[in-house]
Amino acid sequence: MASRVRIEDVAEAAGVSMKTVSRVLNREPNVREQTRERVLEAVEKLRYIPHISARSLAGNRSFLIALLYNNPSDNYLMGIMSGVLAACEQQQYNMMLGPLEWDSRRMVTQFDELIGRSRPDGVVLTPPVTDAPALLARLAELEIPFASISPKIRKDVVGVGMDEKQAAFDMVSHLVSLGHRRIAHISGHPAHGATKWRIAGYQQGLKQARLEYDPTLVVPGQFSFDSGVEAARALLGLKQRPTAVFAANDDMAAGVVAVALERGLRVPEDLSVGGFDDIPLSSQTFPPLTTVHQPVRDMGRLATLELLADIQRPGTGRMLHVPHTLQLRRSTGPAPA
Amino acid sequence: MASRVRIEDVAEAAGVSMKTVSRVLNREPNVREQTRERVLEAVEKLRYIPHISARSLAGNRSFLIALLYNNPSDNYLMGIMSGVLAACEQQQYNMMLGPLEWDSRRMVTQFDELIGRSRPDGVVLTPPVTDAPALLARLAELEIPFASISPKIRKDVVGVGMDEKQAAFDMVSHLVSLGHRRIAHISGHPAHGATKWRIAGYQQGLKQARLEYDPTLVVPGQFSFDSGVEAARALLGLKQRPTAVFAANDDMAAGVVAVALERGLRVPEDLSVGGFDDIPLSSQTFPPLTTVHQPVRDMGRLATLELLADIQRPGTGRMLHVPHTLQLRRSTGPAPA
DNA sequence: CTGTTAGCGCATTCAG
DNA sequence: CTGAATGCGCTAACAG
Repeated sequence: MASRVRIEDVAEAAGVSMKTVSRVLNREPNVREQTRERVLEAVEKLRYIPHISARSLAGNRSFLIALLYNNPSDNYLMGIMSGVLAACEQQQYNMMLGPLEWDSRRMVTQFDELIGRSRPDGVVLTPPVTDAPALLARLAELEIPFASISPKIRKDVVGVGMDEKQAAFDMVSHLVSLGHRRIAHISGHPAHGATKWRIAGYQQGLKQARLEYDPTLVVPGQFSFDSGVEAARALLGLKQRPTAVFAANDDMAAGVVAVALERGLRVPEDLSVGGFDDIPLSSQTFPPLTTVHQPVRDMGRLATLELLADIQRPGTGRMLHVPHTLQLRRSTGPAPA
Repeated sequence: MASRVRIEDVAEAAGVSMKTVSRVLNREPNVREQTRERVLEAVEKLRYIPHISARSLAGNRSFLIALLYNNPSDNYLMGIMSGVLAACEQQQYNMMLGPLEWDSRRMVTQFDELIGRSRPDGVVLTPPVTDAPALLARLAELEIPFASISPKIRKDVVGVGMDEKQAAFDMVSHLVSLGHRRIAHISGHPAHGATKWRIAGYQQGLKQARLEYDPTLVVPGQFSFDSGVEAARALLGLKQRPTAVFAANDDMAAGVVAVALERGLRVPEDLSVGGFDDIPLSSQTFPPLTTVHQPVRDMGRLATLELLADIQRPGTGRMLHVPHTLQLRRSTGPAPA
């Protein structure tokens, strides 16, 4: 078995008491630098690794962060997860997963079970659960610290977000600069905070270019490939077809491309298509998609770091903002003459 | 705070000793059915939830299963993960993640750290780490129970696998039935156990159809989109072009489609393309891919169930086999005249 | 079939 | 700045 070494052994080896070792390990004050070093040496030599269950039990905390999600995009989630894991590892925390159903009653039930069983010290919320009122209420009730990723409202919340509106604006500006004047938008799932920001950015982009806002060019989607297909059918069936479509995520953009190709339209010669998220698919279809790249892994990592800070010193956690970049690929091109 | 209720409170409420409650909760024998029910009632009424850290500490087990991986496919992983989670939940276990680097020295180091910190009671191995000799050796050395998903060698191993060879054979037979006679294969990453099985199935498929095996039609890939692109370039550059390509996974198949479309070839009219895995991408490109579907979530779930059985009663875990299905979509069609 | 007694390995009082 | 005692909530032996 791994490490039968206990804190007691380390204490003996270093010629100090258990408590002193504990102090050093937990970075508590009141340890002379010299003893501190002796202890660390002993730890090193004996290859001591603290027993996490014992720490939890005695210290009344679990060293566990739960990642809550209800998100159809595997790639997005894996990115976030990878970041959360990295942050946890760095601080000797563990991560656990909390897949939640979307129905708000069941969501809360599942959440309660998760909390009951594993008692995480804090949770990271990913969209769309970030904005689920019932969950947020329960979190407040239980006084569980949390960090939100891309929440709809960012005031007084710890977490990380991106300037969604600006990103959408950038995409539209890009299309405008290519000469497009009939630019459609397929919006996202209405429950996602991002959806309204992306619409706002779209509108602002039009305004900036002095293009008239045409409601028939804005079709609601659900962030799924199928909803993109459906929206594209509507859009491409219009008497006055758009020459460019900005979809609120890549899955829907892929749906648009599929419909276009199926109808014999060339992308981007006949139709330009822009997406959002930069999922792997974007670079693995023909043509590869122009999209907005967000640093997903960093978002997971930073949100977790802020959460951990807030757990360790309440009130310390902040709302961070990360930069986006417009990833130009081949699905967008000059507007047809 | 959630549940300040302790086992002691339950014992008192039920009029029995702590130990009896413990027995009931752990499904140990030697409890009269009647007392058993009294205890369960008390548990229910008090909404008692055992404290996992205390259980771990006292019982010298962590109720933790680690999922080890080094796999580029987010979708595959999320599927497996979802299954592992489901199995864990059902048995009151928790899951943790162990992303590993591929370099065998670092892999083992990372593994050791993971084990040291969280002391899982067992681990689930996903390809390609399933077949990493250094890791397997360490696992044996530490005597940690494990389950393997799709390992290269299945004898005397607990886990779950699929008949990869048969699946590849089925795909080739499908292409043959469409009239194809020049069928190429892009093989997978050489370290994956599946790779050789899929090649074997491909060869057997040709043999069955009395088609000559032509080594120039077999190009090595890496399971990545880019390697698929590269292989496709080679294949489509041949003087005697194949009319069908069977790629060992969907990412590479997507690469083949992209190259074909780029060159103005129609899929499937000019070139049929078959994949493997049935990732979401397969149904989200144009044209949607004909591929082999494997029940990934079930594989994760079953492997974990077998692992848990083996942990609870050593020697009980088995190697299970799950069925595959050929998912026919539009990337395959009759061979051109 | 059931209860009692001791720890599991650590952090947390509170003294020095 | 450091140490000795106490208990976190549960299970494992051993009694009965």
